[in-house]
Amino acid sequence: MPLSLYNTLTRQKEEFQPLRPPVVGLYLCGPTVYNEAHLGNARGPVVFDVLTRYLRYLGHTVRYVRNITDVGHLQGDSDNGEDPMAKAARAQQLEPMQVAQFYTTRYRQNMAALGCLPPDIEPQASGHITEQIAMVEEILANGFAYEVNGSVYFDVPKYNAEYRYGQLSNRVTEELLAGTRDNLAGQDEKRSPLDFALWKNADPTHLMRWPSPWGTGFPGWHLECSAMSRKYLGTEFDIHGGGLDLMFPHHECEIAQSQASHSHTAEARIWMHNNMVTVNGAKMSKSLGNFITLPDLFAGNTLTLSQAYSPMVVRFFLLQAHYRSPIDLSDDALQAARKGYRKLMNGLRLVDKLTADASLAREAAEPAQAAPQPATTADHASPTPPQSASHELAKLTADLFVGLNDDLNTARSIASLFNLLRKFNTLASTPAALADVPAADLIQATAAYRTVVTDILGLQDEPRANAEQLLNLTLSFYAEAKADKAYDKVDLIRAALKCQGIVIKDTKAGVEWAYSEE
RNA sequence: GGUGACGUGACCGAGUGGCUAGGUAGAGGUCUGCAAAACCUCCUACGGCGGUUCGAAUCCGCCCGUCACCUCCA
Repeated sequence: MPLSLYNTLTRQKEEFQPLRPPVVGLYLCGPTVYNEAHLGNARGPVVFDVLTRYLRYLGHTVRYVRNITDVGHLQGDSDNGEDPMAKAARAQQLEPMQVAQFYTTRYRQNMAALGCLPPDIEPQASGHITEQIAMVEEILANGFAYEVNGSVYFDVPKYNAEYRYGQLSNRVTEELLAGTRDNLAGQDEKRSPLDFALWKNADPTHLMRWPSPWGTGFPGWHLECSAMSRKYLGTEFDIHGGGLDLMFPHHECEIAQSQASHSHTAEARIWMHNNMVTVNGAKMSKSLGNFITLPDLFAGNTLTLSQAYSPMVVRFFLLQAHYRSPIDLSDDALQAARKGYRKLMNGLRLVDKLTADASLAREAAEPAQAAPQPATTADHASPTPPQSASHELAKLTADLFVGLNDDLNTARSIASLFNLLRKFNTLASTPAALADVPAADLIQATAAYRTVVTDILGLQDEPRANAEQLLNLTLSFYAEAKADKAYDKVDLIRAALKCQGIVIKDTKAGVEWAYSEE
């Protein structure tokens, strides 16, 4: 069964076919770096990290682009709204780029902690002013934009007459007009309230500004993604991702810009939108103030949660729901996620053991069994013919990918992992049943488990044991053995620790340890 | 007001008209020096009212409730 993905543009699941095999272009709207990322901000990156990992597993060469928005944009098209980056910079007496750099670094750390592979290209909006200006010029040349007082606006009604504005979010311009507020400042420059800024004239107090053909200013909010995705992925690429809240107006405007420029495409073939993280049913957001930053979540600095939750637990929590469903945050849900996560991790160790045992068994069996056993066909006498266990394993293994292929349903895939793990546990505790499973089949199943857990879902073991304490425990056994003159044990412990690069030192004060200097 | 989602057992959360989702919690059991893990069994739910169908959590209608977007937002 091939991979199918839900395309917001067509409102249906579509079988995934790369535009230019084997390369797959993937663009994800990245963060605006003026504050700490919260849990809601993490969902998209985690989801699209899994998508990237899975596409690579399937053999595609993914070029994953995730931008950094470090250009100050006004809030909305209003002049009284303040550029958040400039605001943060003023408040902290910093150069705006210092603020951007600081939070960019933090963002990367948080994403790495969550097990997200770094994007292949992480373009910064501030580094692509030239490309953005060029795109504005194209749109102007094509007649879909106009200049007023050093600002350039996208002419939505004109564009709508030729293309269709609202094709992604299923909106109609007349209805949008009916719902438009007309009391916003700066609206007088626009011919239509629906028009949006491609380039904004900057007053001298604005901290982030660049020269342009229309005077000093800064690019419109939607422009960078259109310009940078085109630069690195081409005029039409495979997948564009982002949060559901970006569908309108951000992605809608991106499409309009790309259509109206020299691209003349909807930018991406497939538009994918992840749903929101909610708290008590309400969306986690900056404006509502109900957000929990990732560092606070990892450290347990929250009022609503009873304790800290590690990055991998959080990742598992996010993947336990399908990406298009909202996921509600609660202490109970995180507790449950943590136990489930640890169960999967224990499974990883069991899988290693089973694999090792099976490999030994296969080596032992191979010389003896030169001729393979003939397959018993529909054996009526035996209720559990030998190949039934293999067959069951094969089905459970195939199930892992059924969920992933169905619009990246990680929830289903995780359920399948638990089913497979139960089988492993049963086999591990029932030697007779284990003996019935051909080693090759078992190895295949364990490899699939490991691959899905670590390579595709990106879940890594987080060691919780304290190495120093474990070492001290070992040293106490050492001291005990030494007191008992049980020198065979003493030598054993010494040798084992030496393998770890640690030497035991018997001093007058007691037993101590040091790193081996060899 | 417009657009689009969603309401599943104690909690979280999948569900392609008929076939056990899964995790967590709870109860009982197996195993066990203790404990844990694991395994087995149980608790078998789909907002309400109608309709279509041999059969609906799944399709249709109405109602109730919740949410998101329409303003920066993942």
